[in-house]
Amino acid sequence: MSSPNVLDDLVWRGLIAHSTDLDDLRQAFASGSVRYYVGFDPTAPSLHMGNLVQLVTARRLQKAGHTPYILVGGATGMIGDPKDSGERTLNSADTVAEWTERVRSQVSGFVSFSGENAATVVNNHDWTADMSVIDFLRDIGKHFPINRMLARDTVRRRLESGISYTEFSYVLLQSMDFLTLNRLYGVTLQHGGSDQWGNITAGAELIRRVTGGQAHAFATPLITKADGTKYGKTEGGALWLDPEMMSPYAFYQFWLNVEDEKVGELLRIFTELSHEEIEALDAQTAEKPFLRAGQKALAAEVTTLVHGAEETERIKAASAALFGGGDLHDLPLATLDAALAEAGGGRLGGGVALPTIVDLLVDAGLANSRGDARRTVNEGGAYLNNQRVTDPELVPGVEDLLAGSWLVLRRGKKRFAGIRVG
RNA sequence: GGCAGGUUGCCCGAGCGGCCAAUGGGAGCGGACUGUAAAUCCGUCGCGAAAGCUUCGAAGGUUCGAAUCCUUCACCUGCCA
Repeated sequence: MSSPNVLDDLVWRGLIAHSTDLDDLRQAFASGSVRYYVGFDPTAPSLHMGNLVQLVTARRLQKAGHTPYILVGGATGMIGDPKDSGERTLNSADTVAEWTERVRSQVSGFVSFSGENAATVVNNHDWTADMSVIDFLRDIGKHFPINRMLARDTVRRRLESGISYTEFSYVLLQSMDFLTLNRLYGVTLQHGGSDQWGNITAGAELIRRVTGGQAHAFATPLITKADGTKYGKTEGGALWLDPEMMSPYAFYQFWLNVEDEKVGELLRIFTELSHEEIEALDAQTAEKPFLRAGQKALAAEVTTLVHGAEETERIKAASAALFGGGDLHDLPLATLDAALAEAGGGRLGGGVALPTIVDLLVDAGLANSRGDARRTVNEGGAYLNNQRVTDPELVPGVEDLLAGSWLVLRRGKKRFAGIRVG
C-alpha cells in the first residue's frame, strides 16, 4: 500500500530543497505507512500560495499511502515566527482563534479523512496552552543551547535590527510540536517550506535528544518568479486560497498568466499530472509557446484542486467568452451572466440614463478614481464591449447593452468587469 | 539619564521660506511589440472637467506666504553613561 517511489517523484518535481538522510527516509517509506506532519500558522484569515505547496505535498504523501497529521498553529500563531522584515505585531487571542478555525477548514479540503491512512488535524494549542513555564524551561528549554540558537540564520539576520524573546523562542514551540506528535502518534517526518528548515531540523534534533529516536525531515524550495522576486505582491497582496479574499476567477487568471520559464516548474510542484503529461506540456511550451498549453493545464489543474471542478469549468467558459476575440454581441445571456459574474463588476438600476464611460469604469472597480478612469481612456486603455473607447464623455446607449442587459468593460489587455443594467 | 540626528506620497529617497502636489529610482497602471508570457521602449502615476481642494509624524505658532523657521508632543536611530 505504501509506495517507495513517492520520494523519487518529489525529487523529480523539485520539491526537495533540503532534507535529512534521503536513503533513510526512502527505507522508512518502503517499510510502511509513515506518519508525517506539516504545520500551518494562522497569520492571516486564509492560506496562500506558499501554503499550497505544503498542502499538495501532504496530499501526494497520503496518496502514496502515508498518514498525514495536519497541524494548525493555535499556539504558534500567538507567538509569531521570526521573519527577516522585522518583529511581528501580536494578534489578539480572538483573532488567532478565528483564523485557526478558518485554516483548519481550509486544510481539510486537501487530504482524505477516510481509509487506513486517514488524516488527522491537530492544534498545538491543545498541548501548549496549559503547560507551565517551569515544565517548558526544564523539559524543552534545557535542550536548546543558546549559542546554537544564536547561530541560526533567521536569528542572526535579526540581531542587528532586534528580535524579541518571544520570537526568539518560537523554534522551541515548533520543536515541541514535532516531539509531541512523535510521542503521541509516532510521527517521524515533518515537511515544510525552506524558510522553516531551521525550525524543522530543531524539532528532529529535539526528538533525538529526548527519545533517542530518529526523525526525518525535508523542506520544499521557495517559489519565486523568473526574475527571482516573490510571487503575488499584486493588488490584494498574496495569492489567497479563500474565494472571498481572491475570486476563483482571479486565481485562475494568475496561473494562466505565469511566465513561460516557470510553467514547467509550477506544473511539477502544484499539479498531479503525470511525468509524461508534464513533459509533453514542456515540449509544447518550447515549440509552440503561443498556444500556452502549459499555462492552461496549470490553471485548470490548480483551480480545480482549490476551488473544485465545477467552478473551474465556469471560469474556463467565462475566460473563453471574454478573451475569445469573438463578437460579444453574439453571446447568449446565460453565457454573459456566468462570465461576468466570475469577472466581477457592478450593477445599475434600469430606466435611468446611463453614466459616462469614466463613471462606469469607476463603478465596475476598474479605476480608483474618475481621474484615473479618465487617464485610462486618454491612454487608450479603456474598452466597451471589446471596442476601444477614446472619448471620456462617451455615454453608452441602449444599443450597446449586450443581450439587453450587460455592458462589458475592460481596462488594458486583461482586466474585465461587467455592468448589469436593470 | 546626557549628546547628536531623523520622521516626505505604495516603498526608497531629494527638497530646507515663495518657481513644490513636491527631483529621482522602484513598484503600480496604460500603450507599442506579442501569445491574457518575458524582455525592451514610450507614456502615466493625490482628488477634481476646471476653478480649486487636501498632503510632507501630531498639535499649535511666526509670516503676505511654510514640507522648509519656532514651540510642545509622539516615535525611531547613532554616540556616551
